[in-house]
Amino acid sequence: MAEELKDTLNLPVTDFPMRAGLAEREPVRIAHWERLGLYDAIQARAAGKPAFVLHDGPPFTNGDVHIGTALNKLLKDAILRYKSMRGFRTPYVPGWDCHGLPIEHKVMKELQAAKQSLDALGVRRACAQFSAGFIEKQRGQFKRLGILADWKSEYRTMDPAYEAEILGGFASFIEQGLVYRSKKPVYWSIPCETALAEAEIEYQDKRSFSIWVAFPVPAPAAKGLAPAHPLSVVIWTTTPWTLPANLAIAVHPELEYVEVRHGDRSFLVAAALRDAFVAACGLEGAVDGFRVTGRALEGLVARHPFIDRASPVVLADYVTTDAGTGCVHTAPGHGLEDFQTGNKYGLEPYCPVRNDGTYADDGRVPAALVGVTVLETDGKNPANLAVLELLKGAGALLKAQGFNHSYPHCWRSKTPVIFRAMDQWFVGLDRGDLRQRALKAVGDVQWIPASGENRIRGAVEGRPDWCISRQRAWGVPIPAFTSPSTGESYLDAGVVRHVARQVALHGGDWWWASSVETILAGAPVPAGWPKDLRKGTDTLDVWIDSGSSHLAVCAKHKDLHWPADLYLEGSDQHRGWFQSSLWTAVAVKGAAPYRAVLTHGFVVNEKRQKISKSDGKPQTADGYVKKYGADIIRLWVASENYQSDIPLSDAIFEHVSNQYRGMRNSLRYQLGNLFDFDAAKDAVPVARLSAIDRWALVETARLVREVTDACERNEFHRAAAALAHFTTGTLSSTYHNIVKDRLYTLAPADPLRRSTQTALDLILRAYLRVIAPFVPFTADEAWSHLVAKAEYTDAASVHLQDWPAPPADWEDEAGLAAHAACARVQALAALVNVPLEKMRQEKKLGQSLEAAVVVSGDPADADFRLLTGLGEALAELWIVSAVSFVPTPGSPLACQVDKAGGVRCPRSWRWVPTLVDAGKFGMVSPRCRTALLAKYPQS
RNA sequence: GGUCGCGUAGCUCAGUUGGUUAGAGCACCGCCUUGAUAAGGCGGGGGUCGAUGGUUCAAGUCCAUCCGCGACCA
Repeated sequence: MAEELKDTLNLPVTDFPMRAGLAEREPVRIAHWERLGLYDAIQARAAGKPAFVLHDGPPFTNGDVHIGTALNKLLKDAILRYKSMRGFRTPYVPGWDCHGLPIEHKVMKELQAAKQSLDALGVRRACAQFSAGFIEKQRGQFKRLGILADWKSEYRTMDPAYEAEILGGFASFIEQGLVYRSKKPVYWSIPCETALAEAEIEYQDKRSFSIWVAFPVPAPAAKGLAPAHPLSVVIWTTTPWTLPANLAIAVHPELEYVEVRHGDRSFLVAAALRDAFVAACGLEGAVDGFRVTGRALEGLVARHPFIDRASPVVLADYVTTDAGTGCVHTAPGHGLEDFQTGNKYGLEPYCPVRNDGTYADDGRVPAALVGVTVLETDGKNPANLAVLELLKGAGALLKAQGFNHSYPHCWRSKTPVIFRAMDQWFVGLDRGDLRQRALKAVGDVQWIPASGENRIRGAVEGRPDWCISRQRAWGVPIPAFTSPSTGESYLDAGVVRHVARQVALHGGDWWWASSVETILAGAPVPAGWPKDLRKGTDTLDVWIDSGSSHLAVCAKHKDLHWPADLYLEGSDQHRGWFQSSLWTAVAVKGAAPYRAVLTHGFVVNEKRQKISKSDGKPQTADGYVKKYGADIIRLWVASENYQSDIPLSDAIFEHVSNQYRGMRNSLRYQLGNLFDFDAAKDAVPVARLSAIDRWALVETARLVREVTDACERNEFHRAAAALAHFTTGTLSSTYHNIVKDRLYTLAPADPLRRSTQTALDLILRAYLRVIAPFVPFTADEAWSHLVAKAEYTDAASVHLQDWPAPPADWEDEAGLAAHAACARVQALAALVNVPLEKMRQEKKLGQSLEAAVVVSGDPADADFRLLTGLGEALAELWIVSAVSFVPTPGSPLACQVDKAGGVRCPRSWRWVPTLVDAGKFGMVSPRCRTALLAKYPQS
């Protein structure tokens, strides 16, 4: 009997499964999209529309897709899907960064392990293969995340055409006189045997020696100084190994220096640091002697403590009294400031350290040091120890102690880098007003968040000349030549352009494979070049590679335009790609390559620490996809405020999964309750919808506005929060809960039921479109069930829909009035729910339908009038069986909750005064009998 | 050390131009439901809004200092 009555209800019907099974089912939908050509269909739909060009920063092709890289690509994908639905053409050409040290490093290791050794060309081919392998892997992993892109047009920095563009840009640099060759200190990685770019440096804490060293002054009288004892200038340094390259001592011209007498020696230090010096070196009982300003010391000649060489005193403004002695050990071959000071005083950038980090036998380095390495291993630095021995032997070491500081390290080998002068190619950033033009271009760009402008500005202002040569094989060749007889270097824009044309045809390997004669055949060789040329072996800094992408991609691809509308990368790229792209764009095109730049923070773990790519435990996107599915990761990306750190942990994914389940369940409810609804035949005009349905439409309109607003501001976490609130609060616990009774128990075509179905249909169509950019798999699946009652359909995709724009009549006067009334009733529901819950705890009743409510209040009270005005409809909104009203002038609004009287209808479960006979269905409530008669006219 | 950002319930976050007893979701506890059911509903506990001063009739919200965390830079 009961079962029979249950069968007379209009229970939801849908094949849309409650369990998502994302990890297993998403790949099937990807295949479905590929079969449909979804990316092309989206582009075709927007043909003729204005383009929104998001230019993809190329990920490095040396491993699986990291969760941070996934986050970046997913943000891009969500933005593009949104923009596309908003009516923009959204061509998206993804790219790959192929060249560079990390790949060469790995390949060399593999070759070593296989006991193979290859020439440069062989190494290059192995690297190309390595890179290509990871492009395949990463592309698959990106597709698995649901990234839509023009994969067949993807760019690779190792493609011949791309390499030719790099060289074309480089030729333009040369033409403008920006490129020069100089011996200059650069960051040098000893294990990698190459110069490093700033972006390849990371700072780590390191324990070094800090030492005080006396440089004897044989003839102080020459500068009018009259020390009490033999005089020494005292320097302080944390890099003892650079002492063999000491050529001078710098003092500040404005600082005061003082003679410190102790025992039978006199020391010269800055007066401000005198006490610190005495304390550090344990010179108890020291007495001060003469005082002198730094300027007067210029030209005073000190002697190197263990090499027979003068070390003159020079002046420099950067000398401070923060630490040390105010007398700065100066080695022009080992520091940028030292180098600049050396330039001023005609000192050579002397660097006795070879590529492998060992001291050279150049006739000047003491025999005890030749061949000793300056590379620190396990905290032991052989060169430092050897230098300390020499200093002790010379009686020059006043004090040595440990010193903790943050020190630059090579990002690959994790070893401390050294500053080392060597011949390199540079881009002169102050030549041709380049820096000023770059700064001006920065001002023309919209930086999101605005603080990004300061970061790039700081980077551009402070950046020293760009060292662009690398002593590596895996990169774009620098088409320079040297004359073995003179050592002179030759670089010419015309020749570079010629090489670029050949590289476009044959690839970069052509440079390595060809003889100088072949290379120069047909090239416009400048008249002054000698005959005995040898080709250079350096390659270009990879930041030139990726920094040329706007030239090779945006300016070339027919669907795109230059400048790009948006660059979107992690905030570390202010120093990296945003900057390198800016320099190349300003130099070649005279303007910034982007109209706007959006940055995001880094993925951090539960302890708020950065999850780094080069850390031991790789956090691959694939690992999370397999565990949770792409839509969960995408929902996580959308939920987090990416402008600061983005926390990630299993607990957070659990949370996101819960939210997703709620979303999915609401979709299932709506789809299930639309099983017998055909909008064309059954829809009720908005003006005639019931109050609660109008309330829901107003809520939906507000949701759409909120999400749209958040998306326009790129604040997706606000959109996600609004969606979550709407899903659980507006839909599940309120609307769906209230409307269940009418959907299930009324006759199928009852106007009230059709009213709610109309609203559900409208809400679902809007809801699915606003979630589509964030959970494209689920939105597409539900859309298919909605429009085709099938898991897949070739006819339609939510991703080919316009962004929703709720019609004005949803929020007309009547709609807003209904909304206000329902909202107030919801706010007052606690008056019923609290006593009702108390009775429930006392086991006096179970479901709220077992309750009857008596509302009392002052007839003049606005709330009381609102509730009485609703009459019978109030029972539905509060989900109780009956509501009655007792006007009590002067009393506040109150609700008396009692167990409902009468009998329970076995069909609707509502309590009514009496049941009526419904023939073969037995005794039911009058309303149920009406429904049954309508649904089964025969009986 | 410098610059910037952050610090609100166990977790993720809202808190508009300073203004009623600081909110939401999830998690937790209790109850209900078993006709959204590997679902749903109701109720509840839980926060001295990083700390300390200050401005104000009134401060999570403004100012100062400090502490902690992070990023970038040196």
